[in-house]
Amino acid sequence: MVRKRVTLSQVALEAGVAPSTASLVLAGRADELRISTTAQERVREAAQRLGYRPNALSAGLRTGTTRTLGFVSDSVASSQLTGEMIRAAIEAARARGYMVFVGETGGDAQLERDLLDAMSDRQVDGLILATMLTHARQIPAAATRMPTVLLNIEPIGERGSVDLVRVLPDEYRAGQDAARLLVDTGHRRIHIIGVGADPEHAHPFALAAALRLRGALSVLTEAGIDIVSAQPATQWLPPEGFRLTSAVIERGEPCDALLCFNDRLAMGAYQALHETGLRVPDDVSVVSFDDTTFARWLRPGLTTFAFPQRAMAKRATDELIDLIERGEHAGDEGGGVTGATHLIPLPLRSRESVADRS
Amino acid sequence: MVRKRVTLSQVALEAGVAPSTASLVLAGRADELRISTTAQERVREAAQRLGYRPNALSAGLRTGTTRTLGFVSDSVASSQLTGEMIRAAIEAARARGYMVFVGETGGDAQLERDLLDAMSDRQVDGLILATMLTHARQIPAAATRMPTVLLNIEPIGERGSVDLVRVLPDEYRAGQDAARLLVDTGHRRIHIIGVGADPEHAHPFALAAALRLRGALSVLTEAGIDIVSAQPATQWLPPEGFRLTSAVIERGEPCDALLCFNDRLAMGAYQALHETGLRVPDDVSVVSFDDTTFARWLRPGLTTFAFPQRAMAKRATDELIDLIERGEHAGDEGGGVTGATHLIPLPLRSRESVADRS
DNA sequence: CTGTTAGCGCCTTCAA
DNA sequence: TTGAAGGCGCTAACAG
Repeated sequence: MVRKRVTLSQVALEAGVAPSTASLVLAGRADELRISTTAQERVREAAQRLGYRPNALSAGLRTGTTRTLGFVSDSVASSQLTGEMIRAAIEAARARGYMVFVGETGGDAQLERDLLDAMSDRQVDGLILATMLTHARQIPAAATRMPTVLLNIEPIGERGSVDLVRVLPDEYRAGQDAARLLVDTGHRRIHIIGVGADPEHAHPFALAAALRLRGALSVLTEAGIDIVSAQPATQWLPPEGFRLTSAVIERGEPCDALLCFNDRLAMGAYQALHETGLRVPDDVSVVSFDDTTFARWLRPGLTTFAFPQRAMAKRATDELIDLIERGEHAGDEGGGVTGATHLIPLPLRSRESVADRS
Repeated sequence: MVRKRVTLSQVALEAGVAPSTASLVLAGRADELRISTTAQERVREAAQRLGYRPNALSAGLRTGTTRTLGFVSDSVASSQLTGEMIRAAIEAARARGYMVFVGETGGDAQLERDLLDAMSDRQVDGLILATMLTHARQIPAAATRMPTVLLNIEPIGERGSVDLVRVLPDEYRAGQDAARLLVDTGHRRIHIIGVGADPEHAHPFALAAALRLRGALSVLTEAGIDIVSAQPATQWLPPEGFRLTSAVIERGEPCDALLCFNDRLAMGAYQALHETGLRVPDDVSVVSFDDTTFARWLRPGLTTFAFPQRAMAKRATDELIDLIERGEHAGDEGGGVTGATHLIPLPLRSRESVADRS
């Protein structure tokens, strides 16, 4: 019942030419090698008629290239962000004729090795290694043996991994932008929700948080504004946002704006403000980061800097394919672009949670 | 620099045996064919030492089987649901030694064909076809040419696709359960948010909504309870939930419970209730469907029936692999289990939005 | 018990 | 301008 796949030699037979000729025609190298137009047409017509599709396995075996990418990420939680990344990567790959194997490690190093092995066994042309929470990590050895780009990962350790291409969100800049937004709209009593005032201890999402914080502080300092308070949180979730914001309100310190370190904290902040009878943005403005799905659904709509998942994933994919098609990779001596870091901006989604007090 | 992959014959050479012998040993068929223990050890040892990994392309070419699945879905929106499905499918596949190619069509039929071709070119062993919103659709021809299971899709049209294995959420049952929950806790003035009272016109998420509605009505009728009102929505998003709930309140009809058809509508309902000074659940109970991420973060926590994405995807994957390994597929005459429909229950996530009024 | 042989389907010299 | 031959790495018959 399974109509067996049509092979190239069947097409050649049908067209009355040699398999190699058919191969050339179908690979589009006919002109280059001056194959008669009639032969070309016969081949194409036969291929069409038989519904010929090349066997990618076979071609891959022969050429050593499969037009296939591997996408490996950790993180099972926080999946809204990851989902879009995977999707964007797949789209970008597809647009250039690549398919992608997707794997998730859940942070398990052994599983990661297995996954990478399985992909490497299937001869993927390159790898995208991603984490959902920007952070530093060791790069598995497998990654240094083939073209690889790091998505949202800052590599630590040597082993040549330092010169892998990296795609990262521009957190520092986002921190600056957020602070500037508040300053420009006349806010002076700003509280930070999510991290303490010291960038050195900006746990738990180390890199992102620390960079954002530094960015924000640089702008505020320049404007001569002191943070009223900065509330560290161990989990960036609504209950924490609620708790911290309630604390701020209870302490009775002046407060005209909350700089929340992600939308979930902001959601908690909204709830706390709401239950205390404070209005957003009339009494307190709120700015945040991520642009989670629900940000637009909060009332009033949450003004937030979008984590550029799609742009990052697309960029990573394009960089990877460039790398592959240029024929370089991390293992090479790489006189070229190898090791570049690409920072992707976090665009502002301006909604209704920031008042103009200027 | 790229250490070339070690091949089987190198291992055989190193171990001093023939390639085929090495192949048998490494495939675990050594005992079966009584290969001397010493030879076995030498082979294994050599493989280990050289870091041998079989080339899956080559094996696939030879055996016609790749331990690779394709996962193709439409839907770009509503991604929270899809993300988890993909992830669960990948995990389930991985657990049985399969990798998965992921593709998204965004509803574009041409793209879908291309994607399926690309996967078929790469010799996937089977296919999972998914949609994010349960609905009926035509099944592409490619799917009938290899083992395929339908995830969250009700096929229409003939072409043999009717006997594909299907995995669907048990919406009817969920509707019953939701209604029963409200009835058992003493609610009598129930409004439905999201669909009108007539199952025939339960647009827009046709199947799911209609089934849920029928289920709910069956229980309510049996309990002798009439719906106070049923509010159809064209979009199941918070603004609609807000609008419809506000309308219910304004009309001043008695209301002790809201049966929202998804969490986003429920979110809007919460907001409307909140802004009118009504308390959940003291004044109005709310039950919903999906268990979106934010359901637990609403205050009070939203009681909802979880859309069983993970269970569904895992089930679909396991069914598919069973199918593959049993060597059947849709094209066969299939005297067996072919064409089964598997209904996956929607488990209750009981939180704080339902009061006990009994 | 082990080795030889013959492809899987394609691509790429090389010779005609 | 086209055809023949060889081989990518692996597995499955079949000899030995």
